[in-house]
Amino acid sequence: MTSQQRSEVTRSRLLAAALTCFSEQGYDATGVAQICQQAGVSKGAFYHHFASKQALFVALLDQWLEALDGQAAGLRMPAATAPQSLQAMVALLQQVFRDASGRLPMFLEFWRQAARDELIWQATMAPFRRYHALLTGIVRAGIAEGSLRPCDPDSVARAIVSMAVGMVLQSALDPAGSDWQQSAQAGMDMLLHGLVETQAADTEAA
Amino acid sequence: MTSQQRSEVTRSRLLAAALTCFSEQGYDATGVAQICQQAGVSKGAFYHHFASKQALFVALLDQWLEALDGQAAGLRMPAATAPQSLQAMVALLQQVFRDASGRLPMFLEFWRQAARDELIWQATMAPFRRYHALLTGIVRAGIAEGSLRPCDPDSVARAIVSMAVGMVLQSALDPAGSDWQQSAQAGMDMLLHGLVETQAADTEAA
DNA sequence: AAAAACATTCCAACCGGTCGGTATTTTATT
DNA sequence: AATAAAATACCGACCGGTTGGAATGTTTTT
Repeated sequence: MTSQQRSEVTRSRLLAAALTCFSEQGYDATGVAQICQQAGVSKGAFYHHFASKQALFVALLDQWLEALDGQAAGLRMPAATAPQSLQAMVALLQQVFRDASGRLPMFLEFWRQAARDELIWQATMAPFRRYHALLTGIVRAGIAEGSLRPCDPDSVARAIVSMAVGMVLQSALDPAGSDWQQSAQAGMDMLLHGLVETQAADTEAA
Repeated sequence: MTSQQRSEVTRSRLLAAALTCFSEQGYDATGVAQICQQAGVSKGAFYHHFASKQALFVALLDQWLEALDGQAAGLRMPAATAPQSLQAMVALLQQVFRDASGRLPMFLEFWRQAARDELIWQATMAPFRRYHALLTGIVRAGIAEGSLRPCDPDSVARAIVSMAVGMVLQSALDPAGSDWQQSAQAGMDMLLHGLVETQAADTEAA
């Protein structure tokens, strides 16, 4: 194994160990020594790869953002109606719920630091903005193509993102409290078809 | 001033100082000494009123929950249709946004600790459950009275709570990013009336 | 040999919490 | 009413333990 490879392995081990520790105990409660122990490397190796504990945290955030980008990139479906696209986006949430299983508390760590660190804030808000923009586009197209009723795409997008974020947060707090994937599906369904009884609502039996 | 009164003043000063410090710097980063300094009292006074830093945190949580209860209590409107009741609940969010102005990061602290402390978890989840139950009841009644289409009240309630939670979180991260109160209103509107274009949707011009 | 990767050791700073002591108010007793 | 006794509120120096990170040494790669 070359030194570069070895170095990368050590680095990933540190990142993985930190992810686990931060998720389980939080950022402050986790010591550098503990991360090193869990990763099976020394403190020297730690500070060889990361300038500080905070730097490791940022690296972890970057890693998450990259993964998010990867997921969002696999969501290219130009020839679909807006409702279909929106339904498809719900499936993306499933990815979040599954991949981040047990590590969802890490989101809270990110968000918490974001409230205090300008740099982390920018990075953390980026996906929010991206998804908001993506949804706005879908909704706008849906209105144009007539599959959605006229409305403010901006507000709709914000509502959808909020619901998703709220579910992620609650699933982080209470993973066993409910089937969040199903709730997401149902929630989107409601957003699409509405709750209020209309005169013609019963004509459509989906 | 009696000694009791003085005591209560000191206690509130400590609570207020802690609220500010925790909101601005987070739980761990805030030292007991700092809280005392900001409150203008000594460390001895602190530990006279609170058994530990954690206990002060819990007291802060209780204070918030009481305020929430107070707001929810002012929401008794038995003779209203379900849609009206749901719309009214949105107004409650406005209270949260306003009262917690600048202190919303505190929510993140609560939620973060909740993921690790059983007691705090119970207390934090309680309002979620209560609002979920409240909403479930409203929706169920709405279906019974025919103002809402048949659906799973449980899922609807979860969707609404999730949207609210997501908005609170986002407003904590980005208070100036949007008019969250308006977004909440719009989101609820969408949940009620749906996004998908229906044949008879244009007959109702609300 | 030079440099990069990793290990070991150590420490100054800090933090939550304790404790002995003081000041003030309330209660009990005469 | 006067006084003693008890309780309450508060103070701030101090302690044991922990931590992030620097300093320095050792091994491995180039």
